[in-house]
Amino acid sequence: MNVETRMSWTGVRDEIRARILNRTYAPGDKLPRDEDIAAELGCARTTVQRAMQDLSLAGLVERKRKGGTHVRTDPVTRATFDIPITRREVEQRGAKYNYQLISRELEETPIEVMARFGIQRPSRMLHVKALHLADNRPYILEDRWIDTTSTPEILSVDLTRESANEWLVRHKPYSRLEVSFSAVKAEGETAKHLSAPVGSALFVIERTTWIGPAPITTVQAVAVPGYQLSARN
Amino acid sequence: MNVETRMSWTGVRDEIRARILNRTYAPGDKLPRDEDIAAELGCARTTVQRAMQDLSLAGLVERKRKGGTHVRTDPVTRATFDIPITRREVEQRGAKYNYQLISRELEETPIEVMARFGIQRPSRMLHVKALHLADNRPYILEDRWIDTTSTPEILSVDLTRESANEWLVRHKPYSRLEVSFSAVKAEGETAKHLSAPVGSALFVIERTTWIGPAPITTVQAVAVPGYQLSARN
DNA sequence: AAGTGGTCTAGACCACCTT
DNA sequence: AGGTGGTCTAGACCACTTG
Repeated sequence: MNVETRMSWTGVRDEIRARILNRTYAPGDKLPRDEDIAAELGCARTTVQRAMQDLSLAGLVERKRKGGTHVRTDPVTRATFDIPITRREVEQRGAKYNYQLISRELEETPIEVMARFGIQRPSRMLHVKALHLADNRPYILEDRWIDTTSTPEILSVDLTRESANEWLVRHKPYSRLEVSFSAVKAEGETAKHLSAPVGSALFVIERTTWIGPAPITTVQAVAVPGYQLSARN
Repeated sequence: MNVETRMSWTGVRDEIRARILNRTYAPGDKLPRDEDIAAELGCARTTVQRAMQDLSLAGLVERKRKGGTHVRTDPVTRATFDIPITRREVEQRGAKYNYQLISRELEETPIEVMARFGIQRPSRMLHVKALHLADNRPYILEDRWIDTTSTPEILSVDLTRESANEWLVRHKPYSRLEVSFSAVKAEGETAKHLSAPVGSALFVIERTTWIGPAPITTVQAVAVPGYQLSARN
């Protein structure tokens, strides 16, 4: 270590991370107390604390009061994904974005949607199907349910012009979010709308939001064959 | 606001987040300077700074020196996933974990694997196929390439007893990671190994790691039909 | 009971960006 | 050139957990 070099908290973090990588601190090992590391690196304990907090969040170390800091034995692989607004995703790929409303109907909540929201009783929901296109080719098909109790304004939105996706993002903040990924087989209507061969494998993003305890919306976004979602660096 | 209440930085974060949700600060709005918020909430600027850093990381606000802090107009949906060690994932579901080595061969790097690693020239790699089982039923099929230059030790590991997955996690730290998700159709060998109907849709996790500039391993983990990956809260 | 991490504070200086 | 966020420091006290 170059003691002359001023260490920012990110610098301290990188130094500790490097030591974990090169086995100076091996998996399971107990690290020195923050104060000792601070003394060694010539910075304040606060700075070490900030660095450690980051490493802990990243799943590299585990910290316990009195117990000290330990290198995790089975480091968790933790990856963060940005789930983009479809329009922006398309435009960022340099393609022309288009949008088509397929259907829009008021319906009573079906059971599987109630399950996603975790509610016991059905209510009136707006059921919207829409297609997002990139360069005039199908890109993502969304099947969305919007709770008209928490979000009555949606009933007066012209969904032929603006996608529910964007309207909600701009006007309806949420307090809780669940996201999951899966794969489904292209069949029937889905295959037709996406112009995908029947039987091809499609990537699905499912997203559900609440405001407080109240459901807002749940959507299944089915992507065209070949779609791939990558973690942010 | 109860001025008497002591605000931790998480408390400040939650208060600001609440104000964004209830439109006290609407999308696009400029927030007061950290110092003013600190004065209002009765805490030090450092505390506000810590809170804001977190909100910024979460994608809720955008901060610029001199420019101030703004509520993001299109808040990014950001979700973090833990990609588990398969054994632990299975065991956490209360199932019995088993593992079978399918094949293990030294081969020259094929082009698509070179592309994943971002390398120009082939080298000798260990190509491993293995099956993870839950309650004796196929669960995840992995197709893995391990660079024998960066990781020669792998050649003396008994992969019939220990999965490459676990050995690598325990013995080989990485400095860079790429993760992506996609969907593939069950066909040929893959369908057979997973006992999945030909044509069903399978969820795929692709993971590639490096140590410095050197490739370590890349793996395609194909899950059984119905597999779903959820974000951590 | 004592050790270690978690957080707060007040002040200082730096770095970046807008004007 | 000036304003605002970014970070550091030293010291203090708190809170959890373990021996």
